[in-house]
Amino acid sequence: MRLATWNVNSVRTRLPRIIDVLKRHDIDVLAMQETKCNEDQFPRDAFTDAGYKVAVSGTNQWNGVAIASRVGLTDVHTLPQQPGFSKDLTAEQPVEPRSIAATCGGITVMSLYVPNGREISNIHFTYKLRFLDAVCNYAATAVDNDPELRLALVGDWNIAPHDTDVWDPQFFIGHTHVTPRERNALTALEDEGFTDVTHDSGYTYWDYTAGRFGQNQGMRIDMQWASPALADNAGAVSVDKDERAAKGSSDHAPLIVDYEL
DNA sequence: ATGCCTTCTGCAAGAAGA
Repeated sequence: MRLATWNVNSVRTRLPRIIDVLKRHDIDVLAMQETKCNEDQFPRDAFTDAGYKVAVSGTNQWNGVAIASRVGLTDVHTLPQQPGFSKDLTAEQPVEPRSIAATCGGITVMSLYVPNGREISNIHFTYKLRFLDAVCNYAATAVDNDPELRLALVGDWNIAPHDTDVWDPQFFIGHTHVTPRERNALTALEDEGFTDVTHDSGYTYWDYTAGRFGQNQGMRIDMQWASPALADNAGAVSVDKDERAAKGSSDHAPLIVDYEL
């Protein structure tokens, strides 16, 4: 089964490109992040016409996640115990649309858009760490209940696991995405037996500004993490850099993995 | 060392991204 994850940076703006990527790469399941629309605005028909079922979570112009599958889509759910967030600590803390999961072709796929964190001193950063805790708890509980579960946690993690995953480690000193606390959250997933099957993918994101893509100044922040029962089935991994190079692209590239089931 | 881009909302410029 061919599973791709892609922060599309607006599903409506990117729609023709997304449908083209599905066809060009013969993708079975696509996990999307930053769809940037509510559920009524989501262009379901275009996916249906292309032969895919969709599961969608979105509330407004921010965040938003979805899964498109042509190999079945059942047991749709979101991340349990997902923390909420508001800039105003005294206000209600709404749970944002940053997770959606479904069983597709024998794999439970969860599409994740991990909070950015903004700055280390910002409360968004502690929100990010709490969100990652919830992901780890979900992963641990899921494989504890069923060690044979094929679970793929995929998406935009907003963490570069190693210094080799950013174009210039010096540039990021004092910033989010590279701190030990963020990286430890991924180590905790490893401790639960999960594997980053995309660890050798190369960069998946290049900032729109400063001509970063042309200079290959990117980051590896999109990943596919596989449960113990799934990791050995992971095969070829690729990043569609041509898609990132195209006019009108997202700032993230599709990250594609073949699983032999 | 952000706002050099890009998106959204909504009509101007601010929020957000990493």
